[in-house]
Amino acid sequence: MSPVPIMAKRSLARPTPPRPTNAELEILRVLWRRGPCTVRAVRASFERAEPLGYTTVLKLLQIMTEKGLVRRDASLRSHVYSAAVSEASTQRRMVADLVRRAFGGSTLRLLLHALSTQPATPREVDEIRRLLDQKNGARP
Amino acid sequence: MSPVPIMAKRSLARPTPPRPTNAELEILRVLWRRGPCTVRAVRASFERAEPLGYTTVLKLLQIMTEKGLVRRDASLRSHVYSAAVSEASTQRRMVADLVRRAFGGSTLRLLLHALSTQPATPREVDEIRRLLDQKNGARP
DNA sequence: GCTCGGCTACGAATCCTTTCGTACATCGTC
DNA sequence: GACGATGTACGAAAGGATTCGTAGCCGAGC
Repeated sequence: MSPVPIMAKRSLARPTPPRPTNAELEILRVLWRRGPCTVRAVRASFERAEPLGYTTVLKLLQIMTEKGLVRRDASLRSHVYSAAVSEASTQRRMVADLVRRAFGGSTLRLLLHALSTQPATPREVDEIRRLLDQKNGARP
Repeated sequence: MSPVPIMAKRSLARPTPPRPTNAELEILRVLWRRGPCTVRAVRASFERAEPLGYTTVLKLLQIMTEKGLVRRDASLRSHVYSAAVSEASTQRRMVADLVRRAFGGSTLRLLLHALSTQPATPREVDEIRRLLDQKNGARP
């Protein structure tokens, strides 16, 4: 017998929701920015040349509910959806994933890469320095 | 008539290869690390509990050839594959993609996020500081 | 009461990714 | 020259993501 209970791919009781897909992330970004929304409101907040069909957004939200990415309040006729995962934790997961897949697990290499390829204003550089100071004490 | 010529999803002449999928990235990592390889060599370099079947790796490399991610030297009986995209450019694309999808296009926010969530040794912090100095002149 | 508009549920089509099985070619060896 | 080992090519199956069409439910207004 398996020591770990086999869990359905999509279940309501999921310890940690899976990494959101592209479309799911797009929806989460709306919910993070605007708070709880109906399907209609989510759809209206999309910025796409070709907006998605109403039932497409609905279906996505239904799937995301099953995955535990959003929560649904069905007490009203128009169900209200809200994000069940925080933006910060999602970002953390996605960054960790990228680091593992593309940088051999070294966050430092990701940092150096991002620093070297992206233009940064002096203000931004200062902000980074401040964070470094805070993190590791003042420079000698 | 369409002003832009319709291009097949996978073609030999592709201006910029697409973002590699997970399995493709795993293969690219082998090719970046070890240089040109046969199918057999790529397969032997995988670190997986369950190694992939030989024809699985072959198929992936064939698809990647069509996508322009690898190049194939078919002059020998055992074809030799080499990466057609550099590690740095692939990392750049993947970072840009993550920044766009998860951080609203702000690389700074990715940086701050990575810095705040990841432990860094003093040596690493120094390395980052050095890069900042180099980038924006010495701190006042 | 009946209908219309808006809403949900559900099934299905399409496309991509990953994985392999099978068929066929080729090289070296006896 | 036949045979096994090693290769490639190709088709296909399974699973997931994305998109939408259709059917059915329900409340508001005539």
